[in-house]
Amino acid sequence: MARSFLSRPADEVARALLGCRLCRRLDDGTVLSGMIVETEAYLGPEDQAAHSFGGRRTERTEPMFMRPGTSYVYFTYGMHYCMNVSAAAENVPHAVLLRAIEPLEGIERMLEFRSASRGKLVRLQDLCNGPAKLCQAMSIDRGLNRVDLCSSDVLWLERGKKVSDLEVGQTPRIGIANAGTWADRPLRWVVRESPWISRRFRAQS
DNA sequence: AGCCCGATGTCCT
DNA sequence: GGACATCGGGCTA
Repeated sequence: MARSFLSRPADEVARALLGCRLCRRLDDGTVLSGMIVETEAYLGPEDQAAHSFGGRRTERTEPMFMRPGTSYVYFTYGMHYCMNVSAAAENVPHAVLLRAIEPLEGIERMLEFRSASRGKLVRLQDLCNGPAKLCQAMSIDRGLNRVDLCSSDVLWLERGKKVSDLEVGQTPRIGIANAGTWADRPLRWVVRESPWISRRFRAQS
């Protein structure tokens, strides 16, 4: 994916990434991939829900300040990873959280990664329908933080199929109740009818 | 379908 | 010391 595609505000990039593919090459050469069907935009310094709110710049948040297309993988709740794509411009800490993908290639391996911890087969529907689930399925952890997704052959993005506005739904973001007025902003994008998103889309009243 | 809760490490006050 | 961009299991309906 060209860096120019990601060199836009995170809300534009979040919408544009629907239909694109997230790809991963394992050490043994196996390729895993999935189509992005759910994203959230985090709009940098002004966004109370963003790790970079107020321009907070630390070791952890640094990837969001790096050039567009840099991966930001963070560890949360003591056991999970979540993956973002930095957007906008260098030194402008926007990011797009990848919340769900439709598994395409390497599904057997994804099932192994997801099932390994519990010794119980994970349902296909539950393979990648959440930000930490897709990281576990794709074997994405802190070792893949700060990767340049525009040039890496280990983790990268590809332009995929066009998703029309009619197929797209927007809702508030998940799990950020403590973000003041920003909690209500519709900064989550989903492919409405996709069975692969983390929670069923419901039109807002 | 919901609600509750425990697991568990890291970041920031 | 509290919060956390989560998940899965267990419960009540």
